[in-house]
Amino acid sequence: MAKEQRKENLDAMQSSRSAGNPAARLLEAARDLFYEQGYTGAGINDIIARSNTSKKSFYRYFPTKQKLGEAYLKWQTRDLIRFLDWLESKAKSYDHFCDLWARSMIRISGSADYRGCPFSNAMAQAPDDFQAMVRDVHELTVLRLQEILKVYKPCKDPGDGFRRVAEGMLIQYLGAVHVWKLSGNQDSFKLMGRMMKAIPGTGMG
Amino acid sequence: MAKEQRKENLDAMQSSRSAGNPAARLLEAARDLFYEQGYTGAGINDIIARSNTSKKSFYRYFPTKQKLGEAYLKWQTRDLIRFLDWLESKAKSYDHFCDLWARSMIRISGSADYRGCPFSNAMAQAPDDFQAMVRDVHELTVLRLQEILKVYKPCKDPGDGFRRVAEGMLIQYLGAVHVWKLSGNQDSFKLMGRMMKAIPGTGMG
DNA sequence: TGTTAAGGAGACAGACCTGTCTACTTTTTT
DNA sequence: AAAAAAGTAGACAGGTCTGTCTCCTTAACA
Repeated sequence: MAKEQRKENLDAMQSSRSAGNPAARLLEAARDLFYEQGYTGAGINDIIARSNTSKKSFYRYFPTKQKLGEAYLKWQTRDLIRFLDWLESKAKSYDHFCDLWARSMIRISGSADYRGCPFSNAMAQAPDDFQAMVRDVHELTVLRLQEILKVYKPCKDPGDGFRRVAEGMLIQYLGAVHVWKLSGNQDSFKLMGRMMKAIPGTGMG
Repeated sequence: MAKEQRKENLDAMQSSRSAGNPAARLLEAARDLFYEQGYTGAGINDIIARSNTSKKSFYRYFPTKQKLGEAYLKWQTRDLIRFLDWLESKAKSYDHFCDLWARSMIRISGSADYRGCPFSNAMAQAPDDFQAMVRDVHELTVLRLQEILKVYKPCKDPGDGFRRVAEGMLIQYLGAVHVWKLSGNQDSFKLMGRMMKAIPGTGMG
């Protein structure tokens, strides 16, 4: 089988997540271990052991550990986009959107295996090359939030296409996750929701 | 010289920062390198090389790398307290306090060697044992901010001794630093200052 | 059914890191 | 001045990690 063919199969696995094949198992194990222990904390031997594969398979599908890390970030990005889509589909207003986000964070952070924002963690623990990817995800999220904000008429456009509001929301979100990590208390997310509603330019400021 | 005597000398060096002796030089090099490259990124060989000392001296004053890391965090904590004291001494009102904080962050983040909040970085990169120390610093900061907030009469006490406001301010701060890291743009600090003033319970909410 | 590719298990090299230990030089103290 | 402590320089052991390579088994396919 040619290399290109193998690559196509890998892409198919990634999107369908059918599991069973080594590449999908590796990616699944990597997602869990990278998120639990960080990029540097999870060794490829750990990932191989958890996925019940072998070094041979690992280096067949991923030329380096870093490539696996990039695949992990892409996976997380897909999850993030799904989450934003879901938020948009449910929210009836800007305030409702903030409440929904806060409540979601309370639910998510209640899970035993929640470790905070995977992109924040990657920024802190992963090699410099990842920072560009995380930057892209951040910009993508700002733009997506701006699109969503346009829908909510109660929120007057402050003139810059809601960019400042979107960035404010992400400041709130990232800070709240950080304080949650520090305090172990979900009140930071409740506070996040209330402060989001009060961002200057959303009808109150 | 007895071990206790040596220990006392080390403490004196740390507080006076007289430099010239190996312990002080080591701590200074560690502060720079830990902050620049993170706890795991900076090896003891790097620290020894930069401080022009030797392994012998290193392990005479610091039984392990971790102990040096703890000394580094203590140093940073002293700096943080000094910063809060300075803010309190200058601020004339809550709004002024927020403005001053935002302007300070813009100034600080303009420095070429600024790498973000040293405690956030330690949380992410350092061993678990450090997390308890960072948690303590966070709680200390919340309490200190509450004390400061009591001074500013324009800000009405919402009943919890301003704890919620203080936590909100730290959410803003940590989030703004994070977004600054992502965007490289100091606007996040300007936004931080404006959002801080709008925290519910500070006169607007 | 026989050939060929994929996969599993793991040894191994090379790099890096912490912490110990030796050899020699400088400073301090008596 | 002599002895003792402190300091520098660096080899070394023991551990970790990534990535390569070999040996063998299993599955796919002609």
